[in-house]
Amino acid sequence: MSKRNDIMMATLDLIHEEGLQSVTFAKIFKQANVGSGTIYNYFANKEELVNEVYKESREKMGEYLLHDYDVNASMYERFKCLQSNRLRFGIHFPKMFLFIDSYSFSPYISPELRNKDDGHNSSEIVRDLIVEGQRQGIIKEMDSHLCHQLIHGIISSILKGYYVNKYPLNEVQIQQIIEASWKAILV
Amino acid sequence: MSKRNDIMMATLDLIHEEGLQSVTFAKIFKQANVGSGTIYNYFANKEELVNEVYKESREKMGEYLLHDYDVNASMYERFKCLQSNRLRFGIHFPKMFLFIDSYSFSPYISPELRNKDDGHNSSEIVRDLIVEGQRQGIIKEMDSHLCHQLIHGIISSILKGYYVNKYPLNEVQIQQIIEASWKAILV
Amino acid sequence: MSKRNDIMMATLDLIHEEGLQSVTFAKIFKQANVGSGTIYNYFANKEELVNEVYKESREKMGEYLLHDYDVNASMYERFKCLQSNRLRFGIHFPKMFLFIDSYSFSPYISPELRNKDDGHNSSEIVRDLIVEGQRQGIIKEMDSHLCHQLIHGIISSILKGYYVNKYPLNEVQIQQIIEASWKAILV
Amino acid sequence: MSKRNDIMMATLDLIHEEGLQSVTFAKIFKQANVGSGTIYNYFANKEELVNEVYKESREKMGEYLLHDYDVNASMYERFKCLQSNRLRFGIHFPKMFLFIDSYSFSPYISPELRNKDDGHNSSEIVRDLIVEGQRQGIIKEMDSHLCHQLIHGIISSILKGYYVNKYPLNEVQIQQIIEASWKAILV
DNA sequence: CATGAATGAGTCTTCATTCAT
DNA sequence: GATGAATGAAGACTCATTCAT
Repeated sequence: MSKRNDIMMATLDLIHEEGLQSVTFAKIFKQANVGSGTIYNYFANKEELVNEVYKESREKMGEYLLHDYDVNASMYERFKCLQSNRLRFGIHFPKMFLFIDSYSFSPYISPELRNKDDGHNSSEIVRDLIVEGQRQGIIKEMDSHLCHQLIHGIISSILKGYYVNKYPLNEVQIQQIIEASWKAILV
Repeated sequence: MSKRNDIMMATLDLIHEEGLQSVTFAKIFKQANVGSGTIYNYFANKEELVNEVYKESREKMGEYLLHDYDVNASMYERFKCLQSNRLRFGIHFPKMFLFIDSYSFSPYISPELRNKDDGHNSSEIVRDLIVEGQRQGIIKEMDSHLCHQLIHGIISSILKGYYVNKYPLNEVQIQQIIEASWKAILV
Repeated sequence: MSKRNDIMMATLDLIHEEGLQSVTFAKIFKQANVGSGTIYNYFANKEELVNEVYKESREKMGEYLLHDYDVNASMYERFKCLQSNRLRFGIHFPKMFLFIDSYSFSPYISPELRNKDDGHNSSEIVRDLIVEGQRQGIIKEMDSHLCHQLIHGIISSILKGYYVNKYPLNEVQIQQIIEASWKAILV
Repeated sequence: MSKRNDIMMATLDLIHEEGLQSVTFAKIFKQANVGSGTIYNYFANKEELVNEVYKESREKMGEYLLHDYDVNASMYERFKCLQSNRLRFGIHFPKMFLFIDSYSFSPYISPELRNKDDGHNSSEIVRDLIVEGQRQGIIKEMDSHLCHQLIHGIISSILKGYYVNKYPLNEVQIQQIIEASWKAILV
C-alpha cells in the first residue's frame, strides 16, 4: 500500500512541478523510488494512474469542503463554511487544487470521473444550499449549476493569484473574499 | 499563406479535441492535408507553431474584447461591455478561449509571449477601468491585477461549465453573470 | 555487457563497410540483433556510442604498439618495434585502424578524446624515442611532432594501399617499409 | 556552365569547412546562390555531384604533377619535380588535396573513380620512374605501387602537419622533404 | 511482490528530390 | 534553364510497457 501511495504522491508532485504533459514514467519511478515495473502491480497504465490521482484529490477536497458543516446553521453561515473550506483547501493543498482545476476539463480526465460524485455529496450540498436560498428569496434566481460554478470560479481566481504571490491570504482577506462572493449572488 | 493557415487551424482543432499533450505532427498533417515536411517551411518546430497559434488567438481575443467599447460611456457600461465581450468571445470561439485559458501558464508557451501586449491594449484598458473605479469610490480597494483576475476568473469558470453542457448561456444568463461579477467588486 | 559489446562491434563493422556518415541506428540494431531502444541503456546518443568505439579502438592500438617493446634495446630496434607493431596492428585490425585514421580529425570525435592519452603512453614513447635519437645525432633535427607524424603517415599510407589490394604486405614488404621510414628520418 | 561551377566550388568549400558528412544540399544552394532545383540540371544526385568534384580535383592534381616535367632529365631531377609538384599542389590547393586524401578510400567515392586514370597518366609516370630507377639499381627493389604509395604518404603527412600550422613550408623545408623521401627509397 | 533490462511503436525533425510555374 | 514550395522516406531519439529473474 505504501508503494502505491509513493507512486501517486510522486505523480502529483511532478504534475505540479512540470505539468502533466512532461511527466514521464521514468521521472515518476525515480521520484517514487520504485522499480519501473512496480507501477503495473497497481495501475493498468498511465492514464489510469493519473485518473486515480485525480479521483483521490477530488475525494479529499470533497471531504474537506464539509469540515464543520452544520446543516442546521443559517444560510449565510453554511455558505461561509463551504467557501471558506474551499479556500482553505486550496491554501493547504495547492498541488491537489491546481491539478483538479487545471485538468477537470482536459480531455485526459475521463468525463465520467469529472462528473462523478466525490463520495461526500459536497457538490450536491452546495447546490442544495443555492436552491434553498433561492426559494427563500435570498439568492438570485439562476441555474443552480451556473451559480455553483460562479462562486467556485471566484475562489479559483483568488487562489491562482495567491499561488503566484500576488498577495497574502490571511483571515482578513479570506473574510473579504467570502463576503464578495456572497454579495455576487445575492438578489 | 493557405497552407500556413491550414496547419494553424488544424493545430487549434486538435488541441481542442485532444489536448496539447496528445497533439502530434502526424495528426496535424493528416488534419491539414499537407506533407509532413511542409510545416517546416512555415514554422521552425512544434513549439513555434503552437506559440504562433497562441499569439494569433490572443490577438483575436484582444481585438474582440474592445468591440463597441466607448471610452465615454459610464463606468458600468464599460465594465459590462468588456465582460460581455469576453463571455461572447468564449461562446463564439471556444477553441481559442480554452487554448488561451489552459496553456497561458504552460511551460510550452514562452513567457514573453504570455505577457506580451496583444496589440490592442485590452488588458491595460481593463485595469485602467478598475483603477478609475477605485478612485471614484465605486470599486472596492484591491490590487488591480487581483481584481482583473477575479472578474476574468468568473468568466472563465462560467465558460468551462458551459462548454461541458452544465447549463445554457443565453442573454438572460449573460446578464446575470455580468451583474454578479459587478456586484462582487463593488464597495 | 554482451549487448553493449554487440552494439559496439556492429558499429565498427558498419563504419568500416559504409563509412561513418551512412551508419544509421537502424543498421546497427539489425546488425547487433538488439531492439532499437536498447542502445540507450548503454549510450546516451549516437555521438557517445561512436566516441566510445573510438576510445576502445585507441586503447587497443595503444596497447598493441608496445608489444615486446624493450626500453633497453638499441635505438633502431626500438624504432623497428614501434613501426612494425603499428603496421601489424593495421594489418590485423583494419577496421579499427581505418576508423582511427579516418575520423580522428572529424568533428564527430570530441577533441578531448582525440588528444587523450590512450592509457599506454605510446605516443609519448614514440616522441621520446625521436628526441633521444636527435640528441644522439642519429635522427635529423625537426619538430618531434612532425617527425612522429611523418613516420606514422608512411604507415597509414602503406596500409591504405594494402587495404585496397594494391600490393601484398608480407614480412619482406614490412621490413622494406620499416627500413625506408628509418632512412627517411636519419641525418 | 557558370552555375555548374558555382555548385561544385561551393561543394568543395563546404566539404573542407564541415566535412562531407555534414554537407547538405540546403547549404550548397545557399553558398552557391542557386535555387534548390538547379542542381538537377547538372547532376543526377548528391553522390554524382561529389564524385564529379572528386574527379575534377583528381584531374587538376594530375595535370599539376606534370608541370615542367622533362622526360629527358636525370632520374633525381624527375623525382624531385614530381615530389615538388605534389607538395606545391597541396600548398596551393589545400581543399582539393585534403578532399582527395580524405575520401579516396571512403566508400562514398566509387572504386572505379578512385582507380581511374586522371587523364594525364601521372600515376603511371611516377611508377615508370620507379621501375626505371630500380632497373638502374638506384631505387630499392620493391613493389612499384608500394613505393609510389610510400613517397606519396610522406608528402601527405607533411602537408597535413602544415595545414594545422605545425611548421612553415618554405623552399628550405621543401628541399629537405624531397631529399628525405629520396633517401627513403634509395638502395 | 518488486525489479530493471529489453523492447519497438511512435515522436519530432531533416533533407534529397520533384514539379508546377 | 532556373526556381523554391511541397513532399515523404528515413533519421535519431523517447517512453510506456513487458517479462524473466
